[in-house]
Amino acid sequence: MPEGHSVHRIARQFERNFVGHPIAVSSPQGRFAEGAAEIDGLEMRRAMAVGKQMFLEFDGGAWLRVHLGLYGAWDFAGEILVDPTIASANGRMGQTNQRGTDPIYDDAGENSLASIGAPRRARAHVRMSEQTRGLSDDGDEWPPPVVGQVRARLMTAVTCADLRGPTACAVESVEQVEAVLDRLGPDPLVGDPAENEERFVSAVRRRGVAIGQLLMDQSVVSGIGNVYRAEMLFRANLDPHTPGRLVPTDTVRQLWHDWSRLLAIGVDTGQMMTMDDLSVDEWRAAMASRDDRHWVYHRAGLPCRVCGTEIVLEEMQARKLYWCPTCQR
DNA sequence: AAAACATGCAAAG
DNA sequence: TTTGCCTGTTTTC
Repeated sequence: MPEGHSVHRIARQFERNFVGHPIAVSSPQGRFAEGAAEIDGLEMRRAMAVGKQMFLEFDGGAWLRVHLGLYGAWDFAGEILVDPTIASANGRMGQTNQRGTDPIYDDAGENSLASIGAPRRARAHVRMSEQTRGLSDDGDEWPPPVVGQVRARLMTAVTCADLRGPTACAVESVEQVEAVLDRLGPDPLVGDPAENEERFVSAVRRRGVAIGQLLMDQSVVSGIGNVYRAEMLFRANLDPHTPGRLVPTDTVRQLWHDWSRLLAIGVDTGQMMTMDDLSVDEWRAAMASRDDRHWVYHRAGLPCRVCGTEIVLEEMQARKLYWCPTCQR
């Protein structure tokens, strides 16, 4: 579900609330019992995100690798440092997020862009997924009751993180982690920027595969998913079927810089803001009038926001691809 | 109330 | 190539 920005935000939660503490690791569901036993009680050293993969390092050199896949999610509870962009979700602590959407759009008081600032520590329950992000007040019990299928539970003395429905959750050696990292393309937030850009450019220019497929290929570039793909191609006025080697180098570099920018915005705000070129007023109006906040994603059959042409929906590699045949060529 | 669907990936066949 | 993940939201009956 989450694209790269969410995973970076989750890693940040672990950095703030778990790194430097001994962690009680268990698997209420049982499917991670063996792995949990390997790292139970060890101190967490480091939390790191690369694309959609997250890595947690423990004393002794073992790593926990997690990939959320389509509908995995982390729930944080207890006394955790709450990111203001999350805290603003409900306006006030102790309310459930009624809309289940990202409330930064709300005009009410503290629910504004201005609320982005330093995190604060609070007793809270935070769900880190795209659909539901917000606080609830039903987290008074300690430890929190296990709800549903909890694959892994990580606890310090005062904080708890529950993992549900991941595609991958495994304890791995340094070598195994390096093997995973080796097949991942560059992530704008990891490593040397210039080197990352060159890796991306050569990976794209080398291939005859459609750019729409290459952007989703995690060995070409890390962290881009179906939403960012569609939006980036539109922002670049690029036909998704253009073979990588036929995309002008300048355009490939533009794609890289656009991804770097969108990812940074996503990590800061917790949202996939791909219409950042709009003025704040335009953007608020767009958000308020309909539920869609994108140029083309999820807009099949609707008129293109720029030229009015119907947005096309097609299947590419078993994923839905949205694009404007007039603007993108 | 029930069914369909989703911002992905890995493992199984 | 197909299935599992087994959640949360949206759409349909």
